[in-house]
Amino acid sequence: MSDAEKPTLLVIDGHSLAFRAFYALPIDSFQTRDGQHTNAIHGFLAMLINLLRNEKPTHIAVAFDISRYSFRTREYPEYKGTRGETPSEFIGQVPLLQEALAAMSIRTIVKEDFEADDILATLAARGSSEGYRVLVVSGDRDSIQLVTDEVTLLYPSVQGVSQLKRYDPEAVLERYGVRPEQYPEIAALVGETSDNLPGIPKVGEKTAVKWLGLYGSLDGILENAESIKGVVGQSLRDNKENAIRNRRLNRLVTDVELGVELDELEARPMDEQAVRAIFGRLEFKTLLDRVLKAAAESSGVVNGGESAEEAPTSQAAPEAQPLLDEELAGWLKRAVAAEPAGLGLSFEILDGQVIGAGIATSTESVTVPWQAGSRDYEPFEEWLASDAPKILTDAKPQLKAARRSGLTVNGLSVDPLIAGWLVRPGGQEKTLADLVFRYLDETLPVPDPSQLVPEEGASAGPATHAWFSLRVAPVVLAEMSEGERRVHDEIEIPITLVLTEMELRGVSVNHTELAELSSQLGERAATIAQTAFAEIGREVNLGSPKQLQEVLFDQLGMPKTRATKTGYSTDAGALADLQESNPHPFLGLLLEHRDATKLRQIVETVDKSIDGTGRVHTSYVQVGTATGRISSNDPNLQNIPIRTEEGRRIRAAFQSGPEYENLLTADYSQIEMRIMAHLSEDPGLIEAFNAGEDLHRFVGARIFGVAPEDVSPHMRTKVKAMSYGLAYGLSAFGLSKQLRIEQSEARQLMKDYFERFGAVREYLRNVVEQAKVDGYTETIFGRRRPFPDLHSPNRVLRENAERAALNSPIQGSAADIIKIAMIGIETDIRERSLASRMLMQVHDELVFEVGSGEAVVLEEIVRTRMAGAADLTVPLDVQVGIGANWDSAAH
DNA sequence: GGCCGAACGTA
DNA sequence: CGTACGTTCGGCCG
Repeated sequence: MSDAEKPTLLVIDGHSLAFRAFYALPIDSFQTRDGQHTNAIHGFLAMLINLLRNEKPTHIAVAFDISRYSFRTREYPEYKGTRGETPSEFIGQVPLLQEALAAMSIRTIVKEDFEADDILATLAARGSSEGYRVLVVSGDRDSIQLVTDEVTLLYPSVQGVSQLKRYDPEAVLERYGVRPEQYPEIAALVGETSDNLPGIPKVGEKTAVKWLGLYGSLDGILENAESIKGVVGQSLRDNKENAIRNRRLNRLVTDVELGVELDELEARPMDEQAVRAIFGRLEFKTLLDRVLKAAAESSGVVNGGESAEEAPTSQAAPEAQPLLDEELAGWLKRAVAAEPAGLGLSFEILDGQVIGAGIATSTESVTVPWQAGSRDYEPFEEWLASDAPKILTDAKPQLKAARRSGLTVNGLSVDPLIAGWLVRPGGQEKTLADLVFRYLDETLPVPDPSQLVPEEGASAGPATHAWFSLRVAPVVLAEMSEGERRVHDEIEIPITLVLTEMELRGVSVNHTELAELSSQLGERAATIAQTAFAEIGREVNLGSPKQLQEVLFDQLGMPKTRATKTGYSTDAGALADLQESNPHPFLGLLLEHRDATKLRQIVETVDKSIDGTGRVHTSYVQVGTATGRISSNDPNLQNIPIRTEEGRRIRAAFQSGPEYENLLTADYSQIEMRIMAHLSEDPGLIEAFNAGEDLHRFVGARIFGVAPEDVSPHMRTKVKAMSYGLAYGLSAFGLSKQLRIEQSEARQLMKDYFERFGAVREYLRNVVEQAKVDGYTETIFGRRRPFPDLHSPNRVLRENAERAALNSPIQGSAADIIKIAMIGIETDIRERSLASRMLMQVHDELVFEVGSGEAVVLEEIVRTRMAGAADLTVPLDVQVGIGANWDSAAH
């Protein structure tokens, strides 16, 4: 009997998987109206439905622990003794899960005095001997011992229960370095903290595997204990009883009397009424659809499999044909005509270069192997360069590869990843597979796991990606408002192309200067550390908050600071407070040390990322923020220091490259306050900006009732903090803390502020009110961000959501504005064929390389496009500077 | 090896 | 008890 013909027995450890799901899913997102938590049930059932669909088991059982006591706790009362109380939110979910399983006609099995693992072991043993293919799903490592040629373990990954890792004997060997049946011997030596089974101290997985290799078995190791040298050998001799006990306890029982025959586990039709009832009670709407769909499918298969051709889920992409030349030209012509909304496209990339592509219509797909220079690909290259609409998921890295390979791509019309982000900007969908799952309710085919070495070409394939991109696009677009669709079409898609170029360009960074700075900072940190150690009479790791706490609160007897989850805070603010109440040289030295090491760390990171041509290429993440901003990583160029002298030396290492005469930097001044003035229509604030005077001076004069020239630096600082804080939902408490003034003074300051600028308060209040009604906030350009927590009964959650909600239209509108400016600038520069080019974006600042003799024209373009990016009731002021490096340009 | 929290850099 | 990020480190192992 071949594997395909064998019946498949699926056995699941209900308790461990439900518990995994409980920790993997946010507890607050899964709650019924009457407050019953359901995250564990939801996670478990979602996983189960996937398994039913993908594995098509013929027989199923779910095993549960009946209590935390078993024959093992009788033998060793401390077993699992370290496990804390079961969280109250988890309690109550198990019986409901069992009810749901019953409605789905899935047998649950419990056995007094045994653990679920033993039930799995028994079923696995019986299944293999009776000719089944067995799939064991468990989150307990002890289950590894069950793996054989017939028994495969599906183990939840750390990300959550929906991702199951397959362990066959080879996979176990690869991961743990031993055969499955040897795993318990490893575990016995190492011990299992979560089960309160101490092992041999100093012996970890590495040592245990080595010993097993040397002596063959645990018995062999114990027999040779005398000949093992060193402290580990002694540790083994002293603690061998632990290993022997652990091995006794982790051996799973394979002959539990279950009172169930395997025949009785055969998959049966679900009780649809019961399923609807229990899923209704759990308020699982999409899950109900999925489970009913899965039920319909499996019954279709049982009834003869005639529906297979149009199976709606895990639908395979149409067989992709490799095409070239005239054939390809003909296909493309037909395809373009058939799909006016665009064709799906996905590039296959190796080492940053294009090696092929997949193109799809809704019914067909083709692959195009590609190499530069061959005339076979002309029709393909022409189509790529044409304005014919193209749908690419996560386009930017693919466009980068295309550019590197000398391909021109025009006509990007939809990036479903971006569309998905616009619909759910805080969402989890980071890949095409995520989108397919959420919006099509299907599973993107994954590379064949049986393939020994997952070769580059063994992925689902570009044709499949192209086809799924094409199909998912309209579903995501349908979820968008008109405003969001405009943001997608007019801002996000064009900015993708701009960011692609910026990333490829990189920025020139002077390695020599960074190396010099790094060594100076290193020396300084070392000197400070030595002085600090002398102060306290011992050496500690100054980078360890834990060790610092010992020094500060135990040794030096300082008063406790703000509590953190792991103790007491040692952050800069807390240290400053301590310095005031308990002055001590150590505190200042610690702060200086932090400063030096932090700067050095940034210097090192940037330095390490300089490429062979002396340039640093960051990656901009277009879908990384909830507000619409772009983020930067590898390395992050949006947090390069500026406030201190040393910090500015880092910026000074960012320079114009050869062939360019300078760097030009342009930033919006007070853009968020200007947006606030526009949105609130506050006459005072609008006047402040139109007066063209220093904003904080103007506002200070109004608040303190003095002439602008009489606003003292002190007053200005307070007003500035107040103004900036406003857009973040700052409280009197926070303001007092930041300015180190009394709360009463802070409250008075806020009162005076709002008396003069009352419309600002009105506006901020209104944003939150409106968001509560709509469920989302919106930027000037229609970008939305949902806020489900505004109605949360949890005060912390609710107030956090309120502050984020009042900030989002402001921060988000600023993000929209600079993106619009960037698109315009890039267009103008290209139109005028300038050598100058845009390199970096830091939220409200842009940095350019100035081509020879182009400073004036570039500045004109930049100013015009930035100031003209939005039509607000106040002007958008742009500051421009030019210099040899990023620091000098900023002055 | 991987995850989390603390800390801290930017706008 | 101020929004939005990314990186690094130490410490720990749901």
